[in-house]
Amino acid sequence: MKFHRIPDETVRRLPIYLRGLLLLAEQGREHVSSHELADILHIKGPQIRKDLSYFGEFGTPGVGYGTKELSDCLRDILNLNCPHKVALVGYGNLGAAILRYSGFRSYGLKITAIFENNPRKIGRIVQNIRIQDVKEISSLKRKKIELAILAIPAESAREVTERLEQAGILGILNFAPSYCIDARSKVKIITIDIGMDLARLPYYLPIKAEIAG
Amino acid sequence: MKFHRIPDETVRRLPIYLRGLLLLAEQGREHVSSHELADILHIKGPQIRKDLSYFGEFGTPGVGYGTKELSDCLRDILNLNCPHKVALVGYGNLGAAILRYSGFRSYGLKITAIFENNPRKIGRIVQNIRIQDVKEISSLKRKKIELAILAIPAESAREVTERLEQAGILGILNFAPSYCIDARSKVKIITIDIGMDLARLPYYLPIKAEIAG
DNA sequence: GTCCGTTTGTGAATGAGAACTCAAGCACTA
DNA sequence: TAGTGCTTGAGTTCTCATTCACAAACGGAC
Ligand SMILES: NC(=O)c1ccc[n+]([C@@H]2O[C@H](COP(=O)([O-])OP(=O)(O)OC[C@H]3O[C@@H](n4cnc5c(N)ncnc54)[C@H](O)[C@@H]3O)[C@@H](O)[C@H]2O)c1
Ligand SMILES: NC(=O)c1ccc[n+]([C@@H]2O[C@H](COP(=O)([O-])OP(=O)(O)OC[C@H]3O[C@@H](n4cnc5c(N)ncnc54)[C@H](O)[C@@H]3O)[C@@H](O)[C@H]2O)c1
Repeated sequence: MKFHRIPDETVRRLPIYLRGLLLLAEQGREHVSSHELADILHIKGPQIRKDLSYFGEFGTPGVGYGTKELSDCLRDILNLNCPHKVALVGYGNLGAAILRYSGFRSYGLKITAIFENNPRKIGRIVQNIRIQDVKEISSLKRKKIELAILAIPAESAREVTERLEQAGILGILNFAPSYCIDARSKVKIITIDIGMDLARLPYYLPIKAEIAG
Repeated sequence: MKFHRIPDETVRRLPIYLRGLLLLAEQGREHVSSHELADILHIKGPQIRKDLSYFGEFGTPGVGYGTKELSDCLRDILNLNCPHKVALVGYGNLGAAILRYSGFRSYGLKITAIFENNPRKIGRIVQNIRIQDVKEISSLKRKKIELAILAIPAESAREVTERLEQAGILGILNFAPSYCIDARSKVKIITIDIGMDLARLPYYLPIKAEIAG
């Protein structure tokens, strides 16, 4: 292994590898080859090997990768070895769905604070968490919360992002449209734009007597 | 313009352009330059021009693009000029949130059918739509519905995908983990894997006394 | 201990996409 | 009608990512 910049696409795949390995380990599998992982995850074998090779040599030739071993290493790499508290901003349709979703738990990620705008929601207790006023967002610094999920309308996204930044948040999973977000922010922002993904689906419908061509 | 394969990344950006243009048109803007669009959407100017040039010549030098004009063209390209009915499969946390979301409407996309597994939910009427048994999924063919949103647990995803395929569905927006989906399906499947996106966020936290290096 | 089938790790080749550049085109002015 | 200031469209270059291909490494059989 040599010194390398890690490609973004590689980082994007790491959690997928981790999930696959956890699944296999649960099933009692001790080892797995890159080829078999490839079949399960729909990612090509050489791709998997190269991605992993950026971080070290985890496999043994002729055998494959130890499921338990490699998943531990991936947890280290992804910084998921210690639990992380996550703040949820916006308890609307989407925010409530995400709060009830338990799938993050297995990666040590847990929502422990919720912020709202709406006076009718502030003070309510959901899943043992008291919904706070968004004005109290600076309390995150004290609580050492570094991650946030943003599920508020487009209009407020930019302003709240800035406040989160000032409150010491370092990573944001954002559901507001991408143009709402300050591009030159130091915080790592991952945007999921569900509307845009749905909107490009009709493009692939084969009807198309297309303009192009 | 010459004959070209359209890059996937270009298609991914088209709806973003469309949204930006609709926003500008709403504000009364008649023209916009690629440079200005770039500022708004955080996508570089030359990128925008090249993407658009795959489909034709929409701008006029010295002036820019007509907001109304170009947004109409993009609608054509994306096949959003005629309304599309969408089926929602799985009315749980996420499914309910998506149903209540109105943002798709402006692209002519409307959820008009809902399917469930759970007998306690089947028959209920939400947003004027009667929740049907998932076994009735083949009725989609008759109703000429071609798009579906999949918001069911991982375990059932593969089976239901196959049934959707048989029911004539041509495009799926999938929220179940990617490994659940049959890779060699003819249907266009766009997967949004929220858990994986959140799981890679901690990687970017600057704490990292990293293994690599 | 040696041979054999398997699987890794990685440099080199290929491919895809983004960014750069600039000639050509249009509006506006005089 | 000629000049000026922008802006587009697209060929070229550059960067990043995926795929290929193979030597080296290991376990197990004998
Ligand atoms: N629900 C979906 O399926 C869906 C789909 C695509 C995109 N989105 C995006 O996700 C975001 C949230 O969507 P939603 O459907 O949950 O909206 P929503 O209106 O149901 O919920 C938004 C919540 O945020 C709160 N809020 C508003 N301003 C706030 C502020 N400044 N600080 C704190 N809280 C504030 C509101 O009180 C409300 O409870 C939006 O940006 C939307 O575009 C949602
Ligand atoms: N809610 C979230 O925030 C979230 C986040 C990340 C990923 N996801 C993914 O989205 C999917 C749905 O999540 P959710 O939180 O809404 O789950 P959920 O359990 O709340 O809802 C699932 C719904 O699907 C129904 N269902 C189950 N099997 C079915 C079948 N065969 N046919 C039709 N309906 C069926 C159930 O009755 C239930 O109502 C899951 O794959 C989950 O991993 C959800």
